[in-house]
Amino acid sequence: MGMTNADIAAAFDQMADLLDLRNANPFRVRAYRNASRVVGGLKIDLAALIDADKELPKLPGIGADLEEKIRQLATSGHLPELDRLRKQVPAGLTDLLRVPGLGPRRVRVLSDALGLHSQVALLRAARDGRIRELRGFGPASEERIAAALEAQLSKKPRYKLAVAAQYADALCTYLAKGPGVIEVATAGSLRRARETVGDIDLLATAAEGGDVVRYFAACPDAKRVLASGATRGSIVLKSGLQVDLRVVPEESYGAALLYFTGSKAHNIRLRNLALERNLKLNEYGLFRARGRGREVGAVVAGRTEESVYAALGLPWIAPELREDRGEIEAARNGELPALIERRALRGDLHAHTTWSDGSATIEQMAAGARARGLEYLAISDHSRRRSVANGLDPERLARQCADIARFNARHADITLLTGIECDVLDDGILDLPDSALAPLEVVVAAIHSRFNLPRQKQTARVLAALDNPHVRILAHPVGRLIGLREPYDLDMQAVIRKCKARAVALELSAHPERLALQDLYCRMAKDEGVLVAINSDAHAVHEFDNLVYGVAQARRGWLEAGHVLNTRSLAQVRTWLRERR
DNA sequence: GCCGTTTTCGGCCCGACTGTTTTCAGTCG
Repeated sequence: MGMTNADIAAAFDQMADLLDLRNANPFRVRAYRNASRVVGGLKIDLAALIDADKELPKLPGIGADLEEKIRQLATSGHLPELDRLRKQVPAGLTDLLRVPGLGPRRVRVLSDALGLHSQVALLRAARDGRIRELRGFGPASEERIAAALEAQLSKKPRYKLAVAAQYADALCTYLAKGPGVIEVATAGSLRRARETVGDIDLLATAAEGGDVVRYFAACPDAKRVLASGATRGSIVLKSGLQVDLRVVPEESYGAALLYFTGSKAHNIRLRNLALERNLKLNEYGLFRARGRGREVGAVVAGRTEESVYAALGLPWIAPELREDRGEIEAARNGELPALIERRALRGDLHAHTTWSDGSATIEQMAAGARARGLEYLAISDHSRRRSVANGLDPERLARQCADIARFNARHADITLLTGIECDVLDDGILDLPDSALAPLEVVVAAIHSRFNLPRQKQTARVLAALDNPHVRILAHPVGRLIGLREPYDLDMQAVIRKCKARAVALELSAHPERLALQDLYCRMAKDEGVLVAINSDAHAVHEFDNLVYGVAQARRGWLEAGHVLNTRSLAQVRTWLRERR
C-alpha cells in the first residue's frame, strides 16, 4: 500500500483535529497528537515491518488501540474511525484550526452560529462585521482573525535557519542594551537548530521585566506589537518574522532557558520526571511540590540548565537533541552521544570554482578554506551536462587537475584534492566516462534533473549510480531546496544500505537552502554504519561559513565526530577514498 | 487513549496574555 510513517502520522493528526472539534476528551486528543509525533520521528519503517509480519517495537504513547490502528493503516491504507469522523465534521473545518487565535471551541462557535467552514468564508464574514456579534468574540478578535487570514492566505513562510539567525543576532545586540538587562539568549527552534524557524524566541534576565518588554516592543525593526506584559512580549518584524521575548529574574535563567528552548515534548517529559520525584518544574525553577494546586515549596534548582537536569538525575542534554526522540532515555543510561562540533571538521570535500559556476578562483577558495581552519579541500566543479554551469568535459577536467597539482606543489598550508560533482544521467549512468573519473581523488555523484520520477525508478537510478566504482560520495541525496522544491521521492533506506555495501559516504550539504541529509536520515546512516560528509558546496569564499549549519544539522541527527568522514586527517581520508569494494 | 514497585482507575505540564467578561475561558507556547 506504500504507507509511510509520515502518512500514518498525518492520519493521527487528522484524528486529533477532528476529535478536538467534536469536543472529545482532551487527553484522548493529546494521545493522538503524541502518537503522530512519535511515529513521524521514527527511523524504522512501520509499514515495512508489518508487511514482513514482524513484531512492532514497543513505542512510547502507543498502546494496544493505536497499534491496531497503525496496522489498519499499513494494510488497508484506511482508518475506519477517521473516515467516520470525516463524515461527521464539515470538510474544511480543520483548516480553521490553523488560523492563529482560533482553537476548537471558537471554531465550533463559528461553524454552529454562522455555518462557516472555510478560511475564505471566514474572511468574508470578518470583513462584513459578522464575527464581532458572536458570544466570546468582539471587534478585536474580528480584526485579528481578518489580519491573520490575510497574512495566511498570502502564505506565511517559515524562515531558513541561517536567515533567522541573522535577525536574532541583531535583536540580541539591541536587547543587551535594554534597561536593567543582565543576560540575553536565543531559545526555541532556533537554538535547537531546526532547518527552518517559524518565529524567534528570545530570553532575557532582569530584575524588572516590564521595562525590558516595553523597550523590546519599541524596537525600530518592529512593525506590530502582538502582546506586551510584565514578563512577556511579542512583536512582528517588518520582514514578517514574529519574535517572542520572555524576561525572568536571574535565579530563574536556567529553568526559563530550558522551558523556552523546548521542544514542548521534551519539556513535558522533564515535568513528568519532576512529578515522579515529587517536584514541580516551571519556567521559574524546580520546586518541591507542596500539596495540590499552584502552591510550591522550596526551590531546588533553576539558575542553570545543568542544575535542573542534575536535580532530575540527568546530565545536561544538548538543545539539538531535545525532541523527545530517545534523548531522555539515553541521558538516563549515560548513552548520550558526544556530538560533533564545528572545530572537528578538518576539511571540505565539495566546493566550486570559476572553472564552472563558482565565483572565486582555485587560489581564492583555497585561501578561504585555510583561513577557516581547514587542512584540505576537494575541488569538485560540475560535469559537462551542467552546461548552464559551464560544466567540465574530460579535457578541461584534466587541465584543472594539472592546475591543482601545481597549486599543491607551491603551497604547504592546505592541500587540494582533485574531484568532480558528476551528474547522474537518466538511468544511473554518470556524465563522464570511467577514464575521466579514474584519475580523480573524489567523485561526488549528484542528481540535477528529472526530479519527479516515480519512487521506484528514482531509487533504481540512484542505486545504479552507486554501483559505479569511482563514486565515493552521494551529494545532497534528496535534492530538496528548502521552501522551493520538495525532496524527490526516494527509498532512503535502500539508498543507505547500498551506500553501506559500496562504502560510499552520504553528503550532508551545509548549504542553507539544502541542509540535507535531514536529521532522521543522519541517524539512519549512523545506525547502518554509513559515513556522512559535511560539505559546504561553496560557490563563493564566504560560503565556507555555512559549515556550522551543516554541523548543527548533524548534531540533530545524533552524529559524533567519528561518524563524519571529513573529521579525519588528510592521510586517513585519502586512504578511505582509495578503498574499493 | 495511555499508563502504573504505592495504582487496572483516575490521573494526564504549566503559566502568561488577551479579550470579553464582571471573574474567566480560550489560546498559545
